[in-house]
Amino acid sequence: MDVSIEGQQMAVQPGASCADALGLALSKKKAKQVLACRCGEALLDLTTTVPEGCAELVPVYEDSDEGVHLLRHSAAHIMATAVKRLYPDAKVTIGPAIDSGFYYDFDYVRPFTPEDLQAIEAEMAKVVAEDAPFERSVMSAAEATKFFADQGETYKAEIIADLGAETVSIYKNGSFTDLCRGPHIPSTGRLKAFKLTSVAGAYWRGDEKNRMLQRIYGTAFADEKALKKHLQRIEEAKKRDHRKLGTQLDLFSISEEAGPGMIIWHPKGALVRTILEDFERKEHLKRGYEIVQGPQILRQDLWERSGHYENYRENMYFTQIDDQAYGVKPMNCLSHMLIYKSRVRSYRDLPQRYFELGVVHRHEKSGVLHGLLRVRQFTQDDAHILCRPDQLQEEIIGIIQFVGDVMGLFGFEFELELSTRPEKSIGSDEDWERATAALEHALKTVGLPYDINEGDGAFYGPKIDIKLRDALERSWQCATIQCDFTLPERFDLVYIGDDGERHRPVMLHRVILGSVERFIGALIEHFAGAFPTWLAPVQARLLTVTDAQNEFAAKALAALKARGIRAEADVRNEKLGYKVREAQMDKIPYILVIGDKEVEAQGLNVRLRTGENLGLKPVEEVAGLIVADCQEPFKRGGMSYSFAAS
RNA sequence: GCCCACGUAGCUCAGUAGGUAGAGCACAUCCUUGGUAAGGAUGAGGUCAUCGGUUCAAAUCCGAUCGUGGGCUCCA
Repeated sequence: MDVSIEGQQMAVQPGASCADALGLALSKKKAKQVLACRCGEALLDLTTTVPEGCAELVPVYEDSDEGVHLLRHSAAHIMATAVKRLYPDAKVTIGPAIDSGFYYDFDYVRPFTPEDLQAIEAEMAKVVAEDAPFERSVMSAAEATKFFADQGETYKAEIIADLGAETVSIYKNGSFTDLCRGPHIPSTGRLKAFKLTSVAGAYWRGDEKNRMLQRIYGTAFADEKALKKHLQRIEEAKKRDHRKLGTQLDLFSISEEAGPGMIIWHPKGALVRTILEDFERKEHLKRGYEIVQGPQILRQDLWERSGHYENYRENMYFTQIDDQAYGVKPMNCLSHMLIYKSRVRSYRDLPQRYFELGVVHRHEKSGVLHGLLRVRQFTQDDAHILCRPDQLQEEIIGIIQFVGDVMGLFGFEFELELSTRPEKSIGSDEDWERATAALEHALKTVGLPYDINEGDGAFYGPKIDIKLRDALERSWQCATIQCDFTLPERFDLVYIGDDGERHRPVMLHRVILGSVERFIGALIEHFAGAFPTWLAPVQARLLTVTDAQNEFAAKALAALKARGIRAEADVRNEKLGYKVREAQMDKIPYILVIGDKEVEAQGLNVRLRTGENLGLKPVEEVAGLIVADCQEPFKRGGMSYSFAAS
């Protein structure tokens, strides 16, 4: 039969293996770099017979994304091989390749220590040196169950039972045999560069009711160079960590004395927040929202009525005032409901868009707290939109555009997810379908790509989530848009329609930044601490060469401040190089040097934090430069904004 | 909440056989007035997270608690 391989038509003998077939077309050198191959969607081992009717065989090279993925999957097997040799009583469970490497979960009587990891890594090197082939075979489910059960591998037996398939494939490399769909690299010797990175606990099947297993993480690459590069990249990313930069730039702190998950904003960080919030308030007003504000604690009865007491109690804080039970708000919706209810609403009044920078408290489990990204008290840029069903579509589109404009302002790339009805949910099928269709249609209208997260919606309605990634590629939810039928029902919200009858409005919960804390954390990492000029707590610092320029420095400083620029002067008795270094490390956008030449010319010597030097310019010109720089990012979204502290 | 690791000066970290603590930066004082990433000298600063135990003696060994980090579960 004729098979196309990298553009060449090859006559392949029936029954030939993929390796044989590829060998016809590829040079020896290239063939050596092939780990597996693909026929259509199917990934195949090189030992597999070329499937009948296969028109094209695509080699999977070790340095391709697919190849590295394969390498990592096989590395997981090799790790399990080593673990079983060193700790025969350990039971194997699952071990997939993941974005950054691979892991394997084991059930063992004691936790693995860092020393164990070293030993396992050394044993893996031996397994690799043995260069044993990965051999695939197929067994009936019953046979396989017995095979694994006989070895005490109860988890594998459980997995086979759950698969419900008649036959399963297994892979053997040397002494170790594992249940696996495959494919795998030809032999263990093909694993050239790997490293075990950490041990962690992980629940069997990700359920906290199950036994906790020992998960060993590792990573693998096509060669040592790529591995080294990866490890270096992680080191670099750690320098962008917002927790580190938060301390270095004196933005915020978290004090053990004050309590975990509570952010203490220092002057510079609080200023960044203030500017961001000021921008948001103005932008919301422009987009037809009204600013509202509710109390921090509300009576418990109200939380019972909303369903929060029943569904969200473990995350809430409660208190008692004059024998009355109160709940500290974990969400802002309740007072917004009450505002709507405070008078009769006409269909002409809708949509009502209530915006609140609301401070919420949530009792998060201690193990999940993470710098600014996961805290117990945070501020949401929250809004609730109450509208007629026929307005739903347009409102959702407006929100998605809002999110797009704001993310574009910061140059954030984000991922969109549409989450549909979960198993445990309330409301009619009709409502769910309509709301999901509205969300999906809106996504299509704005033309942004999105993933569907089947069954991951809130219990009261479907939602769109917007996720950003941190320096270490972990993804964090920021913006979210949620449809809700329950609250309008529970609070009996109505409007009078043009027919004079009472109708139920539809409600949207939405945040744009999500949490101000989390968003600033993401911003710090995104910009590596170098905030865009409009957000930078200090926009310009004047550096004098000697104290002979102090007088002019004061004059120039006043001139910049008069233009609303956040500037300060460094007139300390230090060398210029020292002051430049410090300003540079403080990531100040404009470093303005004043020596005798500048005094004489009544100008400033402009150095950017990139190291670029713009030379000597009149003070007014520099001010104009900085002011224009602040405007720049807003042009993209057709927005405008200015924050002037003075 | 669960698993593992960690907690020494404001920050970054030494402290390797248990014998009452060190460096660099930052800070203070003095000298130095020096053009684009660190000038010099001197000084101050720590109940070694907290509590308890073992020991003649604990930063060091053991336990508990609190906190942090990496994961799991959960979520803005």
